[in-house]
Amino acid sequence: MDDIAANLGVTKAALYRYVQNKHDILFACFNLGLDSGFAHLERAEKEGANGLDKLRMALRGYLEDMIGELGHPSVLLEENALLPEHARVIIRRRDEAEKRFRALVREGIADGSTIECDPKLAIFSLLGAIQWVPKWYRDGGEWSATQVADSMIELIMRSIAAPQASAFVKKKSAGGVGTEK
Amino acid sequence: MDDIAANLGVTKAALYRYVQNKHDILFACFNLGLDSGFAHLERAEKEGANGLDKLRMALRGYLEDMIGELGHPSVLLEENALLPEHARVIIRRRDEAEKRFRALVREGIADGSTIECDPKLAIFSLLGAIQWVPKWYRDGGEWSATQVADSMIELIMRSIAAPQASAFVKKKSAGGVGTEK
DNA sequence: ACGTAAATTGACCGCCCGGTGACTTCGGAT
DNA sequence: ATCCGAAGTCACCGGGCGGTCAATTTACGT
Repeated sequence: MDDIAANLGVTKAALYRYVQNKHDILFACFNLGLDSGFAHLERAEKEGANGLDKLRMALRGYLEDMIGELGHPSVLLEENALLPEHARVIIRRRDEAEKRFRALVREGIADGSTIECDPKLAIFSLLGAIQWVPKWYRDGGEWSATQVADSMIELIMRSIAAPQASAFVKKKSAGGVGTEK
Repeated sequence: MDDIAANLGVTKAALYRYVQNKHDILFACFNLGLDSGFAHLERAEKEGANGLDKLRMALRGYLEDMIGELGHPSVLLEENALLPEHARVIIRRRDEAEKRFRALVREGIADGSTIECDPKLAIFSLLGAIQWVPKWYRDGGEWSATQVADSMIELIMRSIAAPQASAFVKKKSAGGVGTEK
């Protein structure tokens, strides 16, 4: 709390005029992350061409948010730090999001854009790779945010893209991260 | 500390006869995880058939450990909780491990078993997916440890396996996680 | 059976940190 | 100029938790 207040340039007491307690902040952080996920799901479900494309859109949007402002507090992992009442809400929302992600995988399998695989495992893997990004991505580093997003989405989508579709995954990856660094 | 002691069935005071302080435990946890990584790297570098195969062996071993005893304390993420002096050691070891993982990717690109990609990004993605597993894997759940390891390695290796090689990634995935759950 | 050292415990300390309340400062409306 | 509410600060409290110590129990060699 002291650290948060200091980062905001105020005293802890001042901070407490805007939040009730520590748990509320943590709760808000989780919900912010989930909001991002749902927003991109919403858009992708509408605008995507097929299952794979929808999934790619949703994951890409989420990844960009994770790289950007949202990811820096990569607290998104410590759900056991939440109050039980908050945890219930978060878990429910997260399950709902995962369900919709998995539905996109199933849709992709049905329309032939995705290989046959277990949707649950696939989403766990993809989301895992994405959730890991804030741990290593540094803002002024060698890669720009879009470079990372482009290259990473291309790479991880390859794990579930149907063989023929994978050739058309992206318009030949211009401007992405190269082969060697 | 009280919780750890309680889980061991002793008092906190007893626990302190075996560890100096809290930081030592955390430090040991990180080193245990790294030990696993290095052990499997060692083996894979010797026994693997080509770059891709070596990487698969190393990642599979590491993943199995993460699923097993080692992963449950998925504290492996909070490196900022370490003492600065400990953090330096851990970071150095982790960088060394990642360097060797990346070398396998480069070797795979050179021998044609792996697609052209950025080794750093690829390893980040693969390791991210693996490190995420302890968050969702439950021991008595619907999947066995080997099922998850088999299916997941097959899935994530597909993201960097060269097209022709990917057909021979596994002996037709018998006993893995199915398409639907 | 007895002595000794290791293992363990219950009680306790002190500080860190989440949280609060009385007082001050700032800004805008009249 | 004055009033008033919002915003912020300073000093402080209380509990939790990391860590310690004297005293007791256990394990074991002789």
